[in-house]
Amino acid sequence: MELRHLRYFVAVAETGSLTIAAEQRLHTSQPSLSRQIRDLEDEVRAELFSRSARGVELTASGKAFLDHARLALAQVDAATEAARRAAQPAKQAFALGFQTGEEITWLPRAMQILRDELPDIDVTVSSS
Amino acid sequence: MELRHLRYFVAVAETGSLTIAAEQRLHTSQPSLSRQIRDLEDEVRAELFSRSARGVELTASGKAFLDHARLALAQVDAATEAARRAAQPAKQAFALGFQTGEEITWLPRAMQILRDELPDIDVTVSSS
DNA sequence: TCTGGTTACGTAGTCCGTAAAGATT
DNA sequence: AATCTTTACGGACTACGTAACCAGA
Repeated sequence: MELRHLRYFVAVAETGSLTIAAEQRLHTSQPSLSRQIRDLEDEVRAELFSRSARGVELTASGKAFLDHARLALAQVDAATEAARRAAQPAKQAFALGFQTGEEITWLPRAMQILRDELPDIDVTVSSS
Repeated sequence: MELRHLRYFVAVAETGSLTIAAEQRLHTSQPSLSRQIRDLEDEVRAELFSRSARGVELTASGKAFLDHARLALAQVDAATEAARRAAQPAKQAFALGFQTGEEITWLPRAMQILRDELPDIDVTVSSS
């Protein structure tokens, strides 16, 4: 499993369509995306989407995976930001929390805003 | 950036040596590992290690990156576990916390133990 | 001079895009 | 019949391994 799989998965989950996610968000071909999602499901050993002629829909496993996948991607961004900021000694740390099960689409954006507004603070993620 | 970069980085950070990490932990060649670490540093735009004739040592940026990288990898594991467990409805959720700056080498192992002992509980990570 | 990291280069694995097929409404 | 996903296949990118080179103690 690579971060590419997580990025692809989140895009498909948010659009509900392989075609739309591939063309409008990932700028890749739809068959390639289909294969990557299948590979991810094989590795996780769980069906993450249920397919239909109208698109794809998250399964219970997919919903569970989505929350963690978003957190993982946010954590990677946090890693990069923290490393870049470490040159200038950070003054304070700040943790952004959320409740499992809630919609956390806003989380990456919230982290971005906080970092822009408070460049000296080390903003990280916290699940509970 | 891909998860491979994070896995490689953590292995090098923990062994303090490209050679040992490559041969004993990653089972890859040392030059290939050197290149991947360099690529990671290029993408993060920060020096993560200081090289010497005795091995490599984490810089301040590297230390900051390490905590977040471990968290991200743990979160990916949590994603897989949560997806697999979602077939059987989870009963309770449990968050494992830590303090930034402390050593969190134990965290992945602690999560594994808790999951083995409490298979019905959804164990996640929490930084603060 | 020995240990450890870097550079060079050819190979192989795999990700991607195009084309065709399958399935469901 | 139209829409969306899957399968098939050829090309291109890149990660890997081997070999040679470089630097510090």
